[in-house]
Amino acid sequence: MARAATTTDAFNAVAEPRRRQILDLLAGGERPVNDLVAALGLAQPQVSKHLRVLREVGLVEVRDDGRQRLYRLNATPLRPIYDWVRAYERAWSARFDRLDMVLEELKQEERNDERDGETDDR
Amino acid sequence: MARAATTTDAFNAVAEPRRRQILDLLAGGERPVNDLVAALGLAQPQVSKHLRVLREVGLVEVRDDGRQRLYRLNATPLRPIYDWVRAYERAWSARFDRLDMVLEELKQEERNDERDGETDDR
DNA sequence: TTGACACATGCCCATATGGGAATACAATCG
DNA sequence: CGATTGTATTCCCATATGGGCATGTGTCAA
Repeated sequence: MARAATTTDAFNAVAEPRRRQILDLLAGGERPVNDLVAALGLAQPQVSKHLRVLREVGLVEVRDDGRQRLYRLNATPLRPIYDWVRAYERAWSARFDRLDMVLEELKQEERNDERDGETDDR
Repeated sequence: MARAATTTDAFNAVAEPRRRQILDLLAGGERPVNDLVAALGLAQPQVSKHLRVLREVGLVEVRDDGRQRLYRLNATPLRPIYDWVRAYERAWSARFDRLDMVLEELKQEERNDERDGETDDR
């Protein structure tokens, strides 16, 4: 199997920076494609393609207006992402854990130094 | 250009469900690879590969313990994701917007019905 | 009708994925 | 030492990406 399609879910769709930018722009309100093209400095076809992906995961919705197509944001599919990351909020703000980790690392380094001289992973 | 590497940033790394699972498991504490292999029901090499990606974006850290390698979570790189999605929190909880959208859609459908009979996009 | 404008799609290509399978490496055991 | 256990790396492959570019489609104007 290859990598999951970008249209699989919001996680995949939003992994692409340009698509995040598009959503950010749409957060300001409904916009026609050309507006986005101008704002993104991307070629029109690519923008349309990104919009397609976003549409397929439900992150944007379209509305016809004359010869324009007005895209609007629908943030709902972002919820799973939010819910998932939010659970980690404590983890990165927890400096206590950090302390434990530092202590363990020191202990580990000592042990390595006893055996050999410097391992330097990564 | 092809799709951005999974190791580009946390957004890309975390787009893969298995990697999210791994992080979820590590949230419970440090674990050796085989533990994860068992928990995930995946082959060991694939787990190691996923761990590599996570390591490269800084989401996990390793520590040698005898012949095992203990992986631990480092949630910090998740922050950008959190910060980005959080901005949309209001968007999906805002039912007012919904109302506007529904109204506009109705208006639009009427207009379409006048012109032709049913377009049914998507 | 023709033409211009706003978008969407199709095609080509380099790239990297994630899984499977085999193998390399490291540390410990006997 | 050789054997075994715990992980990492390599190779193979089907798949889909995202950008560039050309073209199709729909709408409005003259």
